[in-house]
Amino acid sequence: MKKKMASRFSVDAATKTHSLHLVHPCDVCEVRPYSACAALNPDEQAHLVEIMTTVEVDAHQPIFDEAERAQHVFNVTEGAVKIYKLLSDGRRQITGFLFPGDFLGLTHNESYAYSAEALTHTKLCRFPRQKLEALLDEMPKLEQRLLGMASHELAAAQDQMILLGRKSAKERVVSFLMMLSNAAVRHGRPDNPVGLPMTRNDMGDYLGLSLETVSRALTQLKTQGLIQLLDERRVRLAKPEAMREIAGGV
Amino acid sequence: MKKKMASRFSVDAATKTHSLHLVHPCDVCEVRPYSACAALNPDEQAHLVEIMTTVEVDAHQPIFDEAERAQHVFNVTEGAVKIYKLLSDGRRQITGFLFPGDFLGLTHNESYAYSAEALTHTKLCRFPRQKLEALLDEMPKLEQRLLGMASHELAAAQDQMILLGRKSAKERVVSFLMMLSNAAVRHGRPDNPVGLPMTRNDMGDYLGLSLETVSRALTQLKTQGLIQLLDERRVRLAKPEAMREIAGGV
DNA sequence: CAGCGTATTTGACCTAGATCAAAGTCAGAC
DNA sequence: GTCTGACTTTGATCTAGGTCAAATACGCTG
Repeated sequence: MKKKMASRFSVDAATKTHSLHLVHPCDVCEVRPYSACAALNPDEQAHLVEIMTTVEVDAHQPIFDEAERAQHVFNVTEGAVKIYKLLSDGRRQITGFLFPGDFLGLTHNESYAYSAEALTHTKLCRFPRQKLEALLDEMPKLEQRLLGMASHELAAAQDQMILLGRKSAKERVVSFLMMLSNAAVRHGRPDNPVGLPMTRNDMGDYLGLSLETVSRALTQLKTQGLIQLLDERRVRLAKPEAMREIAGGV
Repeated sequence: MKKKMASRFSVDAATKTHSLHLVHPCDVCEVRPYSACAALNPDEQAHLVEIMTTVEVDAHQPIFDEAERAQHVFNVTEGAVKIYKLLSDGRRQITGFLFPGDFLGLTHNESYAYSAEALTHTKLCRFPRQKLEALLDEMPKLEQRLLGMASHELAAAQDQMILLGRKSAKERVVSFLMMLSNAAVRHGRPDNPVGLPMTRNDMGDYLGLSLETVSRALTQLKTQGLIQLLDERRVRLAKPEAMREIAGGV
């Protein structure tokens, strides 16, 4: 019985046959220092590789759906991902944008806590959840690292709550640009100009705004000389200090 | 050098002298099955008790401040707590209401991620952070439990994001009442009628609304016969099914 | 390079909820 | 019991941002 997933992912078979020289993808993984894998010694890493598959997803393709049984955990290695929740009438809240080094799919329930979709062509490491959980028992360091990441995400979630609950449209857009830039630094990517791999609509669904309001805020920032829109998908932060001020103290 | 904290907390000295019969407070702790402590065997629990102090805080008194060095982790055993973040101009977002069994103060930074204040007279178990972290290394079960709790909180944070980003005022208030009721069930407290230990202003700061809008939504729900306000601090959910519908699918 | 579908910008208008203001209510202090 | 201050409700107005609509702009595909 083949899974439907086969149609969604292109699986890199080579990964599974890291034969002869014991060269495996982690050795050349560019995001390892930024991901949970950094906590592992070579031996532990080898255990992880044994249960891992690398998969690729085209832009705008789903990675998993909220309703689905949560059978895998993923680690982004290339590309960008959005995770989101839907209300029954279609209203959408994007709860995060993920970049190389970020984990997704961790849950303590039967199903995922959100849906995930690739923004650009994306590569991920995929781990069967059950096997990973079994490994976790033997690797307290990995578990500690995951707790650390969860704690960091929790703090980020609270920043997002104050943004959604109490910030003006302009403050939200500025905070968003600063956040993208900070995330880029943290992941060792260029942070200025900063890339915008998502649409205005996605930004709106992340910031609790309409796409028109996002667009208006961006042109206003451009007019004020705080940013330059190099092209539709690339913003230069001209006055980061002034922007940090506007972002509003958080 | 005495800490300033001494003025804030009333510390129950008896806790530290659980002498003769090795009776310690956990044995009679009513919230243990609902807290992280449930993961522990008696021996592990004893280790935890050794580093623990019980403290009491009066209603409307601070427990810790966001800017403070995070030296303790707390577990609520009685009462109710609000945690919140402030923008520099005073706008406030309450990011959570905590009840017996809930942890607060976990962070991976120098300082706390939020401020915490008692809503009612509150009792807490207090653990020195460093000592707790040392114990964590020896108690993988506790660490797993904390990861599970963090993962649960993360899911709750995402529900809060969709509430703040995409729900109407009425949907927010209904969602809030349902959430309080669900939390009461989870913690083994009466869930209908449900207690409201916080003010309308607090509710507004949690839901991203003004206190007036919260009040209007409540009277509208009352008029529609969905709820009854027994007194200012106690709501009966008259039609939970209809309310679950309004809450909007999440 | 022409045509097309999608994303973005900009404009005009509208509405949910904020803000301002004024009565009630209630609980604790004396 | 009644005074007082904090909380809540209700009303009247205002506005930030949503919605609807139209005009560009931008890749792609053939």
